[in-house]
Amino acid sequence: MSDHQQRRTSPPSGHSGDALPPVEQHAQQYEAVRNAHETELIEDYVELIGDLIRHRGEARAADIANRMAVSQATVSKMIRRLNELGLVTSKPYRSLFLTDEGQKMAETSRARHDIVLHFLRALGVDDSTARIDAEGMEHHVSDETLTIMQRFTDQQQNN
Amino acid sequence: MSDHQQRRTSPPSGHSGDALPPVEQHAQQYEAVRNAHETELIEDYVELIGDLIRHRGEARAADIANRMAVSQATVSKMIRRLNELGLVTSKPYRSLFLTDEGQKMAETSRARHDIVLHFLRALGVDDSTARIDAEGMEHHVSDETLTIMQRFTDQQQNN
DNA sequence: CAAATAGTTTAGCCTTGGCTAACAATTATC
DNA sequence: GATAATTGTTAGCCAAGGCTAAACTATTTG
Repeated sequence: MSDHQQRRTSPPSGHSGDALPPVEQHAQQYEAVRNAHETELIEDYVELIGDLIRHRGEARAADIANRMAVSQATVSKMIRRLNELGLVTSKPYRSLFLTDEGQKMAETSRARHDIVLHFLRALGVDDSTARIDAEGMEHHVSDETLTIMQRFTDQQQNN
Repeated sequence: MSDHQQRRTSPPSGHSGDALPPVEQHAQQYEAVRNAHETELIEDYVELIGDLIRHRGEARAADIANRMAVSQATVSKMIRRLNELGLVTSKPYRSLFLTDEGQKMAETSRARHDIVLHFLRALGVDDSTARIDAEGMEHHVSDETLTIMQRFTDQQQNN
């Protein structure tokens, strides 16, 4: 047990980032992270495919492999998964297309990515650092926080 | 190849979050995320163990399992890994201790976590959302950004 | 148009981080 | 102090996401 008769020192509610959160809340935090991880890679692929199509007219496995610094075999396997998930359509040895659902995911992802990236730059983070941080952070930022980031960036713009 | 004769539309350097970054930079972003993922879980465990010891006097596998919402078997297996990595010491059926290295990691992690959490709150994010976001974000925030976040939080405090 | 090169897929391997079920040790309770 | 309850470990399963090597398809080029 040992996780029950705590309450000793616990302040009524105003934990200052110091006390441990109640078990349920704590568990929820970790679960949220695990869930994010499940979709993260998928979203990255879909987002990248969307970007390649927008900027290049087409998305080929080799490009994805290069840009992700991953083997072509890995990409090929992943594309099969994306296919099964109904996010892309692909004919063997041909370039890729996003389904409607994939398209939607790509847009959402890109929007989120951009908000985070612009926010970091508005905060004063160096461009290349901002890019790296944004790539990692984007999947862990809630809608609520996203809204606040957007607002912040807008305010910085017209000051 | 198809990733060579691009340059067509690419603006000299001032990509507005719009153009694709050059391949090498893009690859680096994804690599950074993958690297972060490798250490992420380890850090979470170590950080939690540290917190449990600080707040409870001891860290037991059952507590970790509860707080992470994960089976005891998973925790047990993970502890073996942490042992191998020289981060914790443990005798079977006894509670856990951090090695010096583990201690250091726990402190670094917690400091980072706190900076992100306080920053989000200073930004205006609701406490429980901030906790969830912080848990996910902390491993993807560079030192540079961390410094800026810290500064921002401090400024908010005395306004 | 045949051969070389580039791109894609498949097969098979590895590690991580989950899980359940069964068993072992410790601690609590009567 | 024997038994029940809790806690910890082990074994064995699974899926995800990497990899290399080999086979296959498409495209380019001599």
